[in-house]
Amino acid sequence: MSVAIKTVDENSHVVLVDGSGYIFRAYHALPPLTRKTDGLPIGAVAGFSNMLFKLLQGQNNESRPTHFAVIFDASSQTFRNDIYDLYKANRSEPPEDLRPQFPLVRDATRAFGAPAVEMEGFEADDLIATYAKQAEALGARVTIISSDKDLMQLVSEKVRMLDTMKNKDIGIEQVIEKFGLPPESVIDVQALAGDSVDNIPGVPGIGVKTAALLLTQYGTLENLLDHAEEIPQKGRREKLMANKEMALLSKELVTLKTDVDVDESLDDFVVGDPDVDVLFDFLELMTFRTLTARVRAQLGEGETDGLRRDDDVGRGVESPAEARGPANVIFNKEKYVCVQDVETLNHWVQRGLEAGVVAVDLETDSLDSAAAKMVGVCLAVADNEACYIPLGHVGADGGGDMFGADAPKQIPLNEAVRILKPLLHAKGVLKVGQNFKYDLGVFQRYGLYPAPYDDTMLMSYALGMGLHNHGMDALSEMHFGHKPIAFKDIAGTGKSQKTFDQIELDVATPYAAEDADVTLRLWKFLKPKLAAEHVSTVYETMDRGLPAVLAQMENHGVKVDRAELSRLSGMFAQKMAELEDEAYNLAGAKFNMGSPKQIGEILFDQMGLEGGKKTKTGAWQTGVDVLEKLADAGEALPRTILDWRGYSKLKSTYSDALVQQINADTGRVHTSFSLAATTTGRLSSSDPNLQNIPIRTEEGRKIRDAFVAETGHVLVAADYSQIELRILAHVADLMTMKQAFADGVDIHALTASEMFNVPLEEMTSEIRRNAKAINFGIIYGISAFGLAKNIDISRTEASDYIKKYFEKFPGIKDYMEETKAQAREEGYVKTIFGRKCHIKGIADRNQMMRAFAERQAINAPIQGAASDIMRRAMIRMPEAISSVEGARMLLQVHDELVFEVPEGNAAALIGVVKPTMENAAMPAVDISVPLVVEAHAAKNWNDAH
DNA sequence: GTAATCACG
DNA sequence: GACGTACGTGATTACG
Repeated sequence: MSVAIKTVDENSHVVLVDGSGYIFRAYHALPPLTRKTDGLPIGAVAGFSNMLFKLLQGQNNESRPTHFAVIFDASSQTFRNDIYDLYKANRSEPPEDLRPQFPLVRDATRAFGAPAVEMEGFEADDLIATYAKQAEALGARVTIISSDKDLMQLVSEKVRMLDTMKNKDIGIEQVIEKFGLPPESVIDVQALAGDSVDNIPGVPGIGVKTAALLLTQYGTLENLLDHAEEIPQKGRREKLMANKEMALLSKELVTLKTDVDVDESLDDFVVGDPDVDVLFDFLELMTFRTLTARVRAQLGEGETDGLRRDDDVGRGVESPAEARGPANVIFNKEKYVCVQDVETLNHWVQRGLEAGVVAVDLETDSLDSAAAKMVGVCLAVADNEACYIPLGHVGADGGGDMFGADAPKQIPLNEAVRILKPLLHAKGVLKVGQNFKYDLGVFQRYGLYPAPYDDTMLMSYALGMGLHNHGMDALSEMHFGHKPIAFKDIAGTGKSQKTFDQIELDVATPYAAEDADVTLRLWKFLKPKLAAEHVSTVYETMDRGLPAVLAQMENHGVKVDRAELSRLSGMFAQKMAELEDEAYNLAGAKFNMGSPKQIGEILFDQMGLEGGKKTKTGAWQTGVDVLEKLADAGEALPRTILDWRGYSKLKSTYSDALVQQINADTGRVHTSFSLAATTTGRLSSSDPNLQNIPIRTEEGRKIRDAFVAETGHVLVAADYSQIELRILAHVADLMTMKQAFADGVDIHALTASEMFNVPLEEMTSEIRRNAKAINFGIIYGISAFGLAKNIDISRTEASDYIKKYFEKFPGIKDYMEETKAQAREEGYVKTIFGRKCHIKGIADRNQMMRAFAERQAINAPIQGAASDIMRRAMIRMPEAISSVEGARMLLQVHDELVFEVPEGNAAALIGVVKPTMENAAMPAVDISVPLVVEAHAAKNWNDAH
């Protein structure tokens, strides 16, 4: 240990820790750890001790301190309360599990051999200010460990602040960033702007921005107040003149005392060696294993082996499903075979039939399943035993021969299909694919319907939803440590990227065969895990059957009215042009209406509108809620921009884009559904996304008019009514709500009636609307802030509503707490059908991350169960509608299915679709609330609602 | 490539 | 005494 420096001088580094401030932040930022011996809450103490240790070691990019002290608040009553009795009056009591940690933190400080300093009648900030000034006067360097903005007035060339939790260094520059002025003006800014946290009044209506502006012009607060009557802006002038006293009082409150008659001198803070016995006793008492190990390692005593790292705290639970695969995975690509003659192909088909399990992978010329042509087929029957059967490769273009070099020798496609068919259709041979929906879609168009099949992507999904994605490359690397050849490595990238039919066979074979090889190995690895993790039923009943169903839907596609969409595009373009002219007039300048950046600059910088907020990147926020507020306040431009955006969205995302997505061969639009993309079990749709076609506005619904049925046909839309709320009522056992669903009453009105004591007959739409928002909020894992923002009420009101809801619907609170507890203990939550949704970050050190994870945990079983029901319905649907001539399922939109059927058969279709959907949960789960499906038929999607 | 915005359930 | 917040998606556009 270092030789002690006796007195403070210009070589000293004085570190002053804002102990009280730190405790609160550590408490909120760290997981609620408890002492192993008796369950005493010690999260804040743990965080604090870790920080002390790091600081004394000279980490956080700081040199080791020569002088060190931790400063605490002695009591809540200080001289400031004498000046202003409301000072910090709005401060709430510290949480219950924090209170016992206050004395422990002082113990920790002493255990590390550091002075714990406090003084009756003064805040920690005043003591810090006093010591900092003393040290600065002696030429020493000072670091204040705090993020409290009240301390920023102390920052100087010599004095810096350090926020250890964010590792953020605060110097003069950062102070200017925050207050708009250097440290010496901070107290004046605070005096004007006030502070809701400390309940400093300030001057009402003046915030940090305005305060900085005024002080730039007038220098000091006193000068500003003296010249208040000269201020040109009426509002500011009057506010300042009326609140002079308040401003001066506020200044007094925010000014830190730098001349406290302190008991201990700076020299008492010299860093020395801690008493090892005391320190270890304390660490043991607290059961800090990791920190003990670290301290021991630092002091050179004993081993650290076998002890957990500190970073283990807060890491998600590792699922056994994600354990590494066999360590000795060897890929021998030399053994892959390129099959170019019938005899060899027959041989491989024979091997497949004998093996009983064969991995199948299809190579095509496009990622778009609905447009792709078959280029080759791969089979794998055992590790390293895989072949590639090229079927559609064209001549190599390497020779530059414009007539095309001769295509390589290949089995004619028809011939190959004929030979492969018995294998692909063999009931006794399991076909294994990765993302098999894609392959099935292409196969279907060649008259091939492989069955039975397994899909390794879906197996992985059932095992690890929410933990990672389920693409083959990721799975291979994760489980085998093997990185398959990447497509771009053989095909290049960008404009010059080749399609697979242009790849030479000696390059194509190892790439293609490897995919089948990997797929088969993944199957062997994942299959036993399904049972071990108790998700076999989930996979078998809700995942496995879907690829074939979705492949058919995608292949069939949906008809859109090209002429109608083009007409809409024209109309939208015209509206946009008109709004642009209007906007340029209002703004007095031309600008890019599509640029949020420019909009922000025009509205807030040039026009100087109030109410602007910055995003975390420092740009002005220009989202709907911001612009809507401005528009409500009577501004014309924001409304114009919003209208323009509406048309722009409709045109670029829908009317323009959909026309381009029409398949040239079928004349229809073919989306692609993802089965393993979401964390809850929902599907997603892309290229194009047909799950977000407008419906909420009249203009938007015009897009839906363009989704039409084939001549002589109609579209049938069937959707589950309130499915998520019904599931909530079931899982949380909400008696009132269950009864309401059983009786078929309006559920939002019922909620409103319960909460606001309004009889159903006297219900207004306003009250019902609020209740509806609360119902949704509950499903989303409600927060007072979120609810407040959504229905534009105060946070306090929102909290009251939530409290009321919990009272009126007992069961909700229990459901939430149980769900969160399961997420914490297992790392996942389960739907009533047994699907596991893994929740990342549920034990994160950061309280925001944790809160987010908790909301996810609450929502996932509800959204997930609704998805489960829909999946079950979809799997049964082909069989169910087979009795209705010409009926096709086209689309799924989470709680809605869309069908196309000959006009005369619409009623018959509805007759089978409705019960299939309504009974989809059976027999697995008998939901204690009826599921209700509404179905309508019409010529277009809009009218089918 | 990321961030902002906005369409849906 | 701090800091952002409802859950789940995908497409488009601007901008570095």
